[in-house]
Amino acid sequence: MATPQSNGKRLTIREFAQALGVSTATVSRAIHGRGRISPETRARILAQMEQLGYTPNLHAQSLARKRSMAVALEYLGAVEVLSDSFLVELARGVQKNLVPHRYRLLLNLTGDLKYRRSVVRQWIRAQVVDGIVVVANPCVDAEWLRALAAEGIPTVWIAYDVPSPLPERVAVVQLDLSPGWNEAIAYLRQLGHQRIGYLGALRDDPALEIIQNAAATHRVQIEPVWFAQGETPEDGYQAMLQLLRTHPLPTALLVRTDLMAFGALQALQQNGVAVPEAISLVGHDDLPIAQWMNPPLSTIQIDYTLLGHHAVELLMRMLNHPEQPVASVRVATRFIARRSTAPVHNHSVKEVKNP
Amino acid sequence: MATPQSNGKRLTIREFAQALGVSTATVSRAIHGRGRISPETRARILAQMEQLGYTPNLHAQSLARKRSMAVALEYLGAVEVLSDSFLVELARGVQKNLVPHRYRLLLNLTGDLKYRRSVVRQWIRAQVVDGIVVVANPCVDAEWLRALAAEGIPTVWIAYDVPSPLPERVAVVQLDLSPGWNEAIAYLRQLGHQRIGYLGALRDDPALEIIQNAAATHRVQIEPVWFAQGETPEDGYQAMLQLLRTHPLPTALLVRTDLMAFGALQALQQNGVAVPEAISLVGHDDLPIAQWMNPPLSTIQIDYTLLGHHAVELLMRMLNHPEQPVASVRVATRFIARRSTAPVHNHSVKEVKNP
DNA sequence: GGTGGTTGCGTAAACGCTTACGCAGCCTGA
DNA sequence: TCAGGCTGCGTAAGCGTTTACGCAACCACC
Repeated sequence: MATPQSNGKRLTIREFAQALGVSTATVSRAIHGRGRISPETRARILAQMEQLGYTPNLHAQSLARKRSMAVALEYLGAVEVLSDSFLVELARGVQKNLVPHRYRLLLNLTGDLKYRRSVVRQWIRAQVVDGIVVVANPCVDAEWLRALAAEGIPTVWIAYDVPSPLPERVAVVQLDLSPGWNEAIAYLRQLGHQRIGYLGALRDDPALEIIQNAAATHRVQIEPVWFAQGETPEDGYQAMLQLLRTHPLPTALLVRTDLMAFGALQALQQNGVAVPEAISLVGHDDLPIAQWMNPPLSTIQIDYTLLGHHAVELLMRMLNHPEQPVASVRVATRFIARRSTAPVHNHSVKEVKNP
Repeated sequence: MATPQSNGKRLTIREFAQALGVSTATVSRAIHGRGRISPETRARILAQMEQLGYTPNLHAQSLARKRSMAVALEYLGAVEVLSDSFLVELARGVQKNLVPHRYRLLLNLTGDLKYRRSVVRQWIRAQVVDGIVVVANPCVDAEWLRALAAEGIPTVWIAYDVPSPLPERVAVVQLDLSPGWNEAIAYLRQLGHQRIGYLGALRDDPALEIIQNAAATHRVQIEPVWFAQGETPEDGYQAMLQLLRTHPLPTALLVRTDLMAFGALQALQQNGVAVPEAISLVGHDDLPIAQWMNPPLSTIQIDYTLLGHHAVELLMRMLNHPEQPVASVRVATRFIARRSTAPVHNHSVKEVKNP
């Protein structure tokens, strides 16, 4: 475990260069492999770096190169929900893809939306980040997104819908919700469901339209359409209780997020409605919790790693080739069948094999 | 929403000073409120900062002041578990308390333990952080902790047990597990439980001894003592299945973490063992998920904010007063009774009021 | 009205790195 | 043999801050 020279002493490039009898420029060239340097010198310097434990000071580097090698992740949701699996999954997806580019991810987990936004803006202005990834909701947060874009920093939105025209220096990774909901409805249709409900959070969420289109394709009715107050399990729980009281139950229910589905599931079970025997349940996001529900939740999966991959690639392109036009890409969702979905009104189901 | 001068143009201190007809030194003094500067000049400069949108470059600041204003959080657990609520809660607790000190938190969510450790070491060596908070397990990770301490950077361990002597420049926030387990056992005892099981993860976890001491005090038997393979819900699920097969059930079970308890709960329910009617369940950590289980899980609460508060205070003291001896503090856990605990063998419980 | 202290501010030297530029020394080809 | 080009490296001027130091201007006091 002991690394050479893991004592607290930090060398500067000058001291290090002097110790090797070369100039600081040569050391710098060796480190970055840029500029004219003989392979032998380079190898020798790299070896001695390891040996003497020299590591360049990142602030000095950033200052000299006018690059921070850091990217911020800005998130529009509430950050207090179940440790916010969605944000964490996404952060993981982005961070993983930043590693090969030697970039760091900055992430603020605390405070309310307003505070977190001010922090990100601070980071931008203090030039502590070179770019930002925003989990955006263009149809809801239009004005904040415009203000952010005005900061003039390379930006990638991870968004459901993409407004046009896009602001300057903004690229979009569009999360395409259609495939997932489509597959889900097709699957339910195949299980014999004719009347499928929807439990949403935001009323102007583009998801509903997508779902209704999919339903039309498969000649299924979306009924009832119902909205919770928010996206937490509590919201899902309360909404489900209400729904149970006021509407005849559909045979299957699409829930906007896994967290809401988690709450909804409990409301159902506490009221003696068996899942999936009496009603099939489908979530969205495929958060880790989905597979741990009882029964494990059929849901719509988001490929967080792919999302992160595209976000990072777009950002890096903007950083390294500012002259090129910004591009946008789409990432499709897909349906994952687990045990919360079953053939309609099949009361004798015991152990459905996981498809 | 539009902030003055939110165009992408960033000023340097020189440009800004020139625009105001003062020197850069004066601007710097105005910003930091240090040194000799007239209140009027200061006010004028601060107002113009707002106006012209000048923000100091953080890298230049760090370089000049030899302070990064950032702290890293290093975590010894697996980071893939249910979005790692524990880590997120803790990070939140630390970050929240860093804000008043104008410090940032750096956090790596990706990669395995070895990779994450190398990243933290990089940060230290590149002087990108001034100090670190390590969620430590001194009795397990002794050698890595020693290696880390050898980096000679102010360090705070958040740990269950505190070895002595401590390495140089290391302070400890000790999470005292006794009060929580003690209260839990007292509570169960009061409900009539005589035989209480334990489901742990690590065998050399100090928790077990603490529990057994508490049990002795309350004249209760800890039996059976059982270990899962790890700390995930899956591990808890599998362990519970095994336990059901091989042992007579205790009337109450203490589970080392909420996540394991989540899995264990499902194993029980799937096998027709009612919680809390047939067996009472107690978790640990009070993660957000605990209150969303069905029934809501009685558990032992950790005050993450307080933990973070002490960690940050200790760190700031080491940073600002290196000459003072490092201190250590203890933070107690406490038991939270929810609905997964009930009087022993009371089969007719319908709706236990939340105490 | 000179002395000594204070106040408010500017000058310039760091901080640790990158990189444009320049200069030897070498190779190549006429 | 020498021009011209290339190679490998050093010199030094930045990057945008902070801060030690110095210097006027002012005050108060004898």
